[in-house]
Amino acid sequence: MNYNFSVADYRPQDLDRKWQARWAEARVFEPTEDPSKPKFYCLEMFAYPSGHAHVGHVRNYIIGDVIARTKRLRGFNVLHPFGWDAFGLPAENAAIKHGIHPEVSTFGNIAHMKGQLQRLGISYAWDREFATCTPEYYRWNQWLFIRMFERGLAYRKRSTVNWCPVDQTVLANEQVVDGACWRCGTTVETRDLEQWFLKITHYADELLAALDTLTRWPEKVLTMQRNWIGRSEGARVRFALAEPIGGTDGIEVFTTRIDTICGSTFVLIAPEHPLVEPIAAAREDGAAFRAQVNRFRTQDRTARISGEVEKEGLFTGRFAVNPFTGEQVPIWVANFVLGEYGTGAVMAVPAHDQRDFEFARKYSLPIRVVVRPADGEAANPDALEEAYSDDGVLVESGEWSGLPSAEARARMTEHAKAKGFGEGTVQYRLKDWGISRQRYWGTPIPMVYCERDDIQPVPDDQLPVVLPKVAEFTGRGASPLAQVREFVETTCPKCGGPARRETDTMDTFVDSSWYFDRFADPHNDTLPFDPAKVKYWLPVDFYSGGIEHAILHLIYSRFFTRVFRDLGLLDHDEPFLQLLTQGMVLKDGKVMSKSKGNVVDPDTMIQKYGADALRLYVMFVAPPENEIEWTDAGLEGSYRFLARVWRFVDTWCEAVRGVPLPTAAGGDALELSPAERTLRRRTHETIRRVTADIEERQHLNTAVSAMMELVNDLYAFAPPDDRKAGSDGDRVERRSVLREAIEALVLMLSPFAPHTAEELWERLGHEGGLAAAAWPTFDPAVAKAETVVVPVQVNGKLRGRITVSPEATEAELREAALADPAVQSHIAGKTVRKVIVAQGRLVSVVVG
RNA sequence: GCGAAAGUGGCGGAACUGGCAGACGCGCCGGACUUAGGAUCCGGUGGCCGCAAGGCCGUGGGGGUUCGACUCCCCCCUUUCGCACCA
Repeated sequence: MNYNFSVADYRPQDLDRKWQARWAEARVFEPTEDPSKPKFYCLEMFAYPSGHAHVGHVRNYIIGDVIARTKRLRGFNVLHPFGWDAFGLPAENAAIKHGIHPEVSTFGNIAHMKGQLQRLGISYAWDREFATCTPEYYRWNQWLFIRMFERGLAYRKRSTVNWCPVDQTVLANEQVVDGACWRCGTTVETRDLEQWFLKITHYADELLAALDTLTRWPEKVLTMQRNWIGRSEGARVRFALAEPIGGTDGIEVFTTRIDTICGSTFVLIAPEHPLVEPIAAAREDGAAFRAQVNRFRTQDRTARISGEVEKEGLFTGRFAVNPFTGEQVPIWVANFVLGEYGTGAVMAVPAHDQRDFEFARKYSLPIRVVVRPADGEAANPDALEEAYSDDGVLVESGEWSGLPSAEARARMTEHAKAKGFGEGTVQYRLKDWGISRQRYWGTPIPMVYCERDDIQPVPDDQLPVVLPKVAEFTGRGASPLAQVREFVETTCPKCGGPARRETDTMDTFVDSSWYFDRFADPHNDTLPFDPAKVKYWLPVDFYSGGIEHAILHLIYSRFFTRVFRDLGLLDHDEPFLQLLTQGMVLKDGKVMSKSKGNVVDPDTMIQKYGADALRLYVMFVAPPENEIEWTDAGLEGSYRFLARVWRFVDTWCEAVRGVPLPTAAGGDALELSPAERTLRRRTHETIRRVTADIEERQHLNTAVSAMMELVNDLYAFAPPDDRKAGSDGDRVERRSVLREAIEALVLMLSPFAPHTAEELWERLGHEGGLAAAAWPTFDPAVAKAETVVVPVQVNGKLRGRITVSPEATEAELREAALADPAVQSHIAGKTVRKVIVAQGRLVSVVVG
């Protein structure tokens, strides 16, 4: 593309280089704690160093940078750091495939991506940069893990876990999406393994309740977290066994509908239920029974993905006693009962639960109606087409009959408690977080197994447990660390005898659950962070990142914040005050990805148009939350706008340099022409709009629009061609209002287009760069219009406009409106029934 | 099925607590400047009727509240996202 300008060339690439070098040299983005200034912590989710950042990734960093740069000019002490979420599977998989050690590829990728961000001019405090894969960082994962272990918040148990056969590792529940691995999409299998868990459920109630305090989070994310935690109030009820099974004499069930218990005609247990094995053992056909139950266990995860699984069950031959009716009810194993939720057993009430209803119909089990609609008759069980699962009034329930459901629940729960066979309880869907991973490229779990002393944590003074170099990555067999003899073989910290190290590593989400605290004090080698520094900087004021972290990262971080709080290291509850989830950048209607070949590389765009045009385009095209479709034409439009600003300011900067501002002392002595007053008004209106759009709503697109409008006004006010042709621009009033407008524009543009703005600011005669500048001040008195145009409606249709003073009274507006010729022609010969005046906004005349 | 968000020109999107629908930009059309320009500057650009002035229609569909509805209420349709046998 060949651009040539009449006045001066806009060469953004030169500006990028010049100003990036100056910023780095002057270290202008490196804050220190300063109690005299309000602080602002602006953070974008740190990056996994995958190799190359495309414009989709980069969009988020630009959003954060606009906020950070604005806040600096607004007088805040801004912390805007960046780092690398550097452990993880892709690097290890690359090692298996290409033989490059994860450490080598990771640091190579970091170097490249850091360069990309620097070329975009993102104002990061690079002094605070760190990568989570360094012992200086991950030793604090280990330290924290041991603190949690000491408090019972980290524990080991054998459990059925999600296993990804491709990644060869365990996945947390949060990492299973539609029954498949969140990373590679492979269908997840189950395995029974000894695993380390973090007790996030300890904070379930608090994590749920505190969502109400997160008023600056998107509703969507709050809803997702609420559903994920999944609190339900109900009761545990014990059904005695008709005859004991292997020393057990009862089954506990969880129900939210104890009011329907008299209609419970059978009990269902999960295939994983502990009673399954003793029942099988006592059966003559035990092997066949086990085989069938096993089929249930393996079937569900895979089959559920596609939709409904046929409900299936197997009668155990055993019976339990319904504690409310005293009746014996059969016990079945059912494929749809979840072992890991509640007690793994449910009381089935076919008349009032759709699943139980289908099951009862299939196996011809009795159906008993015990709730009728509040205003209707009890249904005939034989005629039922589906379960009636709403609340109603109890029937056929002995002494409870006639009670409304809600009251029945309370009183029947009390009864169960009084009789000792049940109690009210709260159940969560949230489960403890399994963090063991059978992989290499992660934080070693700092535990030692001793034959004599069982499980022992590594003493603090022996931390970090350093990840040993592994020479070969085969991708086969057990954890790679298990092959490293000198790592595995150790001594017991308690007895000194031979012991074995834990060879699993931690889920990488541990790394990202507290990195934002570490940024407050990134080089601390005696604690994860200095509590005083965290107290100054935290919580994060503005946090932005992808919606894909709505549950995983954002719930783990809220959990870890509470753990640190309870360790006395910090004193806030919530890590992120405001959350913005930015939309993705699409190309050709699809998410950018290397495999689809539709990646837009920021460096290519920067080479062509400069960093500022790219930044401005991505901010202007849509609000940050929206998805956007990448178009080169849109980028060119932003380039044109910057060139237009450049041309204008470059033309007039000499004429306005050093001219007293209209706001300066004595400035009110200036006698402004109407056009000059209008420009001032437009300038201040723009300041108001841009400031509010950025700070209050983060509508960065309309902030840019407002500036474009001001530039259009400026071209009309002082066409650059005038100056070229020798026109004066000499009148001091004219130059004064021009200077005010230009400087405000350059300052407001600087968060979006910092390189261009810095250069123009310098050409306007300012020293010390934008770091020494302040955001322009909005003056409501100046912004006030001298006259306003008020629309007039007749019977709801726009019929005329009147020009009046903004202070015009209701009576004046009414009079002017009725006198307007255009309005007159529509009300002539009719009776004016009503005139509504919205002061300064509109007059509405009703005739009939 | 449950939950959340959203439907506005050819396109991306504006419209604060109900008050001039379509700001701003892209694209397109025209003009100026030019040897020329895909550069730049200026103007036009929702649909229909009209030479024009002007009129009528118009924010997914249908109803309602109101002097006035993109905005509020009810019903429906569509799209996107999340959860999905949680007892």
